[in-house]
Amino acid sequence: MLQYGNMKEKAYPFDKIEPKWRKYWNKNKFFEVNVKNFAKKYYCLVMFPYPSAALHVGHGRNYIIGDVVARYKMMHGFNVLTPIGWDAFGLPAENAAIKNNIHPKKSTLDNIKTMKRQIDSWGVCYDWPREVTSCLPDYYKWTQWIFLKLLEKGLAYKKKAFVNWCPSCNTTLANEQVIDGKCERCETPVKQKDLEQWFFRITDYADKLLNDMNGLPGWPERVKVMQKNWIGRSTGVNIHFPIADSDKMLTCFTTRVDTIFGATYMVLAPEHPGLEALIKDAKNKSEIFKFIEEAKNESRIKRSAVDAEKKGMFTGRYVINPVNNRKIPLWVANYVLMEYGTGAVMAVPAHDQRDFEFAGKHNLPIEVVIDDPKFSLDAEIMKQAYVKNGVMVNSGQFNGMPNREAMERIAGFMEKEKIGKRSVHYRLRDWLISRQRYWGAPIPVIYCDKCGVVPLPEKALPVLLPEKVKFKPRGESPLKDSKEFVNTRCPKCKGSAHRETDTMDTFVDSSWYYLRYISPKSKSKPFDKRDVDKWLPVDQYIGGVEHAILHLLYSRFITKVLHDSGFIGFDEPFRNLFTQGMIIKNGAKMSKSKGNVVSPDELIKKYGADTVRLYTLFIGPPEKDAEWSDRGVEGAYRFLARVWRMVEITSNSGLPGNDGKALRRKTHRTIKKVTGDMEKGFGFNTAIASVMELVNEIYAASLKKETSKSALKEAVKTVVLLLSPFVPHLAEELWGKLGEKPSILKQAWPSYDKGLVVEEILTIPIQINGKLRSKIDVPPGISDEALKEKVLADEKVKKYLGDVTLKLIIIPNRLVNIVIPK
RNA sequence: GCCGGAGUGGCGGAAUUGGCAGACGCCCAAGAUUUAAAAUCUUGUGGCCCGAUAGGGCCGUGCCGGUUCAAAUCCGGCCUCCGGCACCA
Repeated sequence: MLQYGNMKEKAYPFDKIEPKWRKYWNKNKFFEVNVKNFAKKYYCLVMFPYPSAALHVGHGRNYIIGDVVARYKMMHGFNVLTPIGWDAFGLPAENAAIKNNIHPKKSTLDNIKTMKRQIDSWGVCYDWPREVTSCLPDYYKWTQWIFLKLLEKGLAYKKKAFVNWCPSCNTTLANEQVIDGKCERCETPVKQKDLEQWFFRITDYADKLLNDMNGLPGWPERVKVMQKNWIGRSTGVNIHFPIADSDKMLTCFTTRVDTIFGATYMVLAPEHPGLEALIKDAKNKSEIFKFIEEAKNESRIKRSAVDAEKKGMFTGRYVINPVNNRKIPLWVANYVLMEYGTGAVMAVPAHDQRDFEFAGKHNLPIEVVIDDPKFSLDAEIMKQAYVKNGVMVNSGQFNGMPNREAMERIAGFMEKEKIGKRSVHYRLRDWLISRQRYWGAPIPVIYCDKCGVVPLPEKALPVLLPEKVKFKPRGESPLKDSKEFVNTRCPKCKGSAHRETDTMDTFVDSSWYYLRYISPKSKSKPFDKRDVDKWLPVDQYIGGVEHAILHLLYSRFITKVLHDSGFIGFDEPFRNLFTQGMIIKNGAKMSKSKGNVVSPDELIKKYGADTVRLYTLFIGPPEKDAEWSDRGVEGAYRFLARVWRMVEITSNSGLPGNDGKALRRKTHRTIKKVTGDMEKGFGFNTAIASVMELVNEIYAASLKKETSKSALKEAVKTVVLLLSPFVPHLAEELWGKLGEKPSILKQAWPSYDKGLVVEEILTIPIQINGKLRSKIDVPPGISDEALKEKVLADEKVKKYLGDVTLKLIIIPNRLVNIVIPK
């Protein structure tokens, strides 16, 4: 076993050098940027943390990656903006505060202190004077301002609706915060509650949010796909069905208008608003009502489960299929959702599996209208719906057409005859932003008996969150208790009024913070348009994939709204996005409850920050999840100690007679490899591996004295420069030891000599029938003829070659394959 | 069910316009050093087999097939795992 931890002496004095350099960077303000200087700007942003508890090494991955990118860009002469802040409002902080009986403001600010210390101890540097804290009035004033801007635009509205309610958190939730029918925070099954709530009209931007992803090549495919799924665009036709014995219509949405001739019944959602009037004269009215009430009261998870029982009932009414005037029965069923489409569905049992099952159970007719080109379908003996493409049958004038073509024709026909209209529907719902909780930004409107809902004027902002409140949640906003807060005057008529007591979803706070960093101190506006337009979009955004939908979709939405209102000149906030993988311990995500949290504090004490950084970067491709290994950390430490000793070992090595070319080649190839890995993006693990190779070579050359002094010096300096974004403290210290002036941050990234990266002698593998049989050394650029001669003269090759005609495949500078015909 | 990603030694992982599979690190073993150990330095390290050694052979990138002089990589058909969506009409 390795005994580093018990040693009296450290393998290298990281405990001395690390605090020294952190102080130095801080004092010299290397990470503080002047936003007016945007000539060669680079905005490097990490998702701002939630100050709920101490950080673990998994969190560190995010900050370390960001720090490496910032330092690397700085060495390329970029003016790098790398800010940080705190997503400080919200449930976890509040819940912890309740549990420990401490005011959330205090616990949040305490947590921030701890996290600041930890971030600093990693050697991760930020532009600290730009720090923002979303729970402080100078920030949330502008969150409230954004709400007012949306309200002005008609993009914030209040409506009574069935909303997601978490009985444990005692608040409503946005659709995006409900995962498998459960609260994303506490996993309590979510209930439906009929409440009047504030929404943001994100659905107005559904198309833009979807289409504009085409302009984001710097985003990971998986994130774009997730957003695409979430938005859930489907195109089809809204078809109007006249109701029999009535002058009214029912409209349904379908994506399969080609199956319209096979519609043999129609089904309404239990919540359908027209339902009550339709059944008021039914004989079994009370029975139908009972069914509807039961269906409505079914829990959402139960009702939306794929294998849930499909229950339905005939309403006694009929509708007319507008393409063939056939009278078809109207049903109500639990599987039709009011939230999607029109809440009415045309049922085509022959070509929809769900309808097929329902028709079978309730004895409804099945009519084939798309035939299988391979063998004719027969409704009598079908075992399942035919959902593939085929040829139109029983469909009047459209018979004989391929169904895909008929789809377009029928849609056109319906629009001409005014019986239907092409239509687009989305899965995306409007964003519910009201929360019945204490720890959030108050919604800046008041209710006046005379004037109704009145938005507060900008000069009345911020609406301060009162501090002396019993903040324990109980189903209504705790702010209702504060008479001082609630009772106010109407800004319009000056009459008595009361304030909105709900607070905003935390995701509103985090949907615009990247703009505030540009003008964090501005008292007169949320941000300076000129500066923001220079610095955004963010050049590189880095964060966890868990925000693929929530935060990233909301931020894009808010950016688009601000753009359309003329407040900013760009409509996508993040040009490049990198989502790092999770760090796993013992096969599971690190969490307090599982007891597998690896704290950076002890590790940094034992091995130093540079070791923790290096291991975090070397653990694997940063976009993938990775298992934390204590052995791996020791390996990283051993390597850094080896680099430390390298400077001593090489200082008096090298032979005057040696030209050092071999080492110089390796040095320059390493510069090329590391630069390539960094430029292609986030290839830290392979970049570090290639520096390790160079270090191994330096040791070998130095110990055998098979190189020159100058080549060694160049190699050693290169190692220090290439490692400096990864292990900045060690790099600064060694840079000084090599007789150079600090800071290494001000050094240019090394460039390589093209002449030195090409090989002097190439080792060419020789295959015979695709199997490796020999290798020969040749000069690069050797002619095919000369190469062939050399290959055929090779002893090993000769063994395999009989007296046969053969063919040589020559891939210049790479490989030779000899083909012997069988 | 639909969509996206992945599957390579004992382990983390390298290698992609098809061209030496296993870089680098971990683990493990041996040697040097040491009174001894740790640390350090050096060497070895995919599996099976032939060989005293030098050396050589066969197999091998989830599975089955195909294309090709040549496949981890391309094509067809599967399997497994991870993630997203899903009674969405």
